[in-house]
Amino acid sequence: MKPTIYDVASKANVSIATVSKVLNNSGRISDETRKRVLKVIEQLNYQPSMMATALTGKSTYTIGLLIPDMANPFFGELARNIEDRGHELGYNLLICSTDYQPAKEQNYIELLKRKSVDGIILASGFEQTSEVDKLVKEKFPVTIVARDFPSTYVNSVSLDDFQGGYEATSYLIQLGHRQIAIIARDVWSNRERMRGYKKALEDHGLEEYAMFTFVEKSTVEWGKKVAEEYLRSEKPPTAIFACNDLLASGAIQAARTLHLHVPDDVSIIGFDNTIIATLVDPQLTTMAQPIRAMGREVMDLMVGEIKKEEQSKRRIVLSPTLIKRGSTAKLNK
Amino acid sequence: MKPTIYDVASKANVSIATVSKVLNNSGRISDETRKRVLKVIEQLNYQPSMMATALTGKSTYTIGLLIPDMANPFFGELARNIEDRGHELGYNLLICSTDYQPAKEQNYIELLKRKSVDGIILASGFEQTSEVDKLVKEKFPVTIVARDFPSTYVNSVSLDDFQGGYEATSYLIQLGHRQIAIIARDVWSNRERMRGYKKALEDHGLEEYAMFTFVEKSTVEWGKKVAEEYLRSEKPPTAIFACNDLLASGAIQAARTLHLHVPDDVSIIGFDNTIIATLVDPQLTTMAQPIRAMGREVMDLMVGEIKKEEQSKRRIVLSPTLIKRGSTAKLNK
DNA sequence: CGAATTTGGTAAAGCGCTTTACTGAACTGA
DNA sequence: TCAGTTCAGTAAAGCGCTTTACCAAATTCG
Repeated sequence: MKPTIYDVASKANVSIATVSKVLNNSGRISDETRKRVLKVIEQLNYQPSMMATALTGKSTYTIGLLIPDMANPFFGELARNIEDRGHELGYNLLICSTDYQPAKEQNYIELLKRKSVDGIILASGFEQTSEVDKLVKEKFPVTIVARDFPSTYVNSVSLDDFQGGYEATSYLIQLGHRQIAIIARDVWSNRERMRGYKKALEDHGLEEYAMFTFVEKSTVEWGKKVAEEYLRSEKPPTAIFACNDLLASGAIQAARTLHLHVPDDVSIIGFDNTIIATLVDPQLTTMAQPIRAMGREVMDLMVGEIKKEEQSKRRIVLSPTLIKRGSTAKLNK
Repeated sequence: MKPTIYDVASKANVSIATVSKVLNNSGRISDETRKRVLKVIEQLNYQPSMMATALTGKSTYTIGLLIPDMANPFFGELARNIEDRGHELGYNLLICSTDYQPAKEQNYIELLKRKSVDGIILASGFEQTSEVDKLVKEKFPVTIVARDFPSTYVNSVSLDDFQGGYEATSYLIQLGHRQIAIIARDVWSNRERMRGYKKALEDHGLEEYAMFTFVEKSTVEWGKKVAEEYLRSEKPPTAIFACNDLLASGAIQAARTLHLHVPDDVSIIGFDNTIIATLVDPQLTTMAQPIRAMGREVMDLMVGEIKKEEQSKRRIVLSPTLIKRGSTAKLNK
């Protein structure tokens, strides 16, 4: 079977305490003994069990990541960047997809705690703050990403979604558009983007587009469905702001179905700047999220909290960047 | 702090053994005591620590997943499906991205073992079988997915890549193409697909396309780069078989750059049928992998092996399906 | 040269749980 | 009525590690 610390100890003719000290570079050990123990460890290919170590109060070096859906390119990329930074710092990820279901979120949090993760990164929907508050109250390390929690005293790194919505919309306005529709899902980030959208319209003395329905899921299909409704209506929009690239792709498909040209007949702007944005034709003008930076920052905050290096909480808010590509153009009437 | 089994025991006036029995539904407990204990558990919101449980020889209900890159849509989707089935069966995933680097693969395997995962699912490259053989030898539960290991006695679920390559190529031939190029990466699955490609050509008395270079990574950029080289050559291919959808998307972009129309000037066929295939324009004709089935099957095999329900190993080989979309057409000369 | 200190190492408790063996009380039945 | 069963529950060992005392031998110093 797998060798234990006892095997090492007896083969090296020392006590397990000594082996433990060699392992952790603690206490006093003569150079000679240290080498002997190290050699035996090598020979047996001994690897201390993290379970046992964790049971004595040490870290598991495992962090839980709650994410809506890792098959969604945005979250896949985000998870990947979080993982990479974690790897650099010696941590692994236990990833759980929640599908935005509060029940799943709740269950997973309990589960992750039972599995003694060192901390939890929340990239999920979390419409209520109660679960998060609970974690914070019991001093369990939590960090939030891609979702701001203004109300709670917790580490977070998020995007300025409001600004993103504002800029995206402003850009469309600047291109001459007056009838600007929005496609969004009823989740926090999208609502913020929508708030930005409304503010931009208001600031320019424009009216919100008459039609609006939330999509139920952030998928191409839903984007297509809703965009089609908009475009088939009596007064179709000349521009559509889709709250993510998937929805924007759907909007492009809708336009194509209706034999409308993008961007000449209708401009479409997306959000996220995932790989998708460069794949579709025309390529998507989109508000880019700094996914890599977000991943790294959130992991850094998490580890800082775990190691208690940083007592005070921080809220890091990153800015989106407008990436101009082919899906938007000046209004030609 | 977190309540332990001792807290429950003392509050319920029983021994920890009794609590343990209530928890595991083992041994004899009177209904009265059981209820009392259960009530205390509820009150304290007690959750047994999986670390401690695992230390006594029980499962951790955690499975390691080694995958090249979860930001790659194919692997993202695969991971998601594996996770879903795992969730149904009570398992979580510790996911590690290896970037096809053998060193990372090796390290992660050691790490996962130290973390006492119940088993490891390998979706990674693994050009050498040695690490896998080692796991098998020490009876550590391993299952391989999306990668066949004909030589080793191990559970696996894979795609018939050879057949996929053969069918994709045959389809192009059937459409009248004679100059068929291939874009592939030097990894096992791609080599198999290439073998199918060659066999199909041979069976139809056709010659392999004169040019060929492996891409270094399976990215849009590489697909574009290589496709451009092919299409710019003196005798450009009339059809390109790209070994995955990302590469195929790159090929479409290359064609567009050269003002060639897809599919009229050049037909392009992909592989995987990820979300990407429906996003690009024209939509990709592609060999679909049954990603969902693969995810479920591999998790089932894994759990079967962990629970020792199934002694004998199985190799499950699934068939790809040709999905005809807009990126391929009859050769018009 | 003897007391104080340093050095190198060990014994044992404890982390939170499972499980085996055991016990005393209540219940059988001839 | 009393030995034999069943029942309900407990004590204690053990899983693989860390850590706190603690100790004997070697070294230092006044």
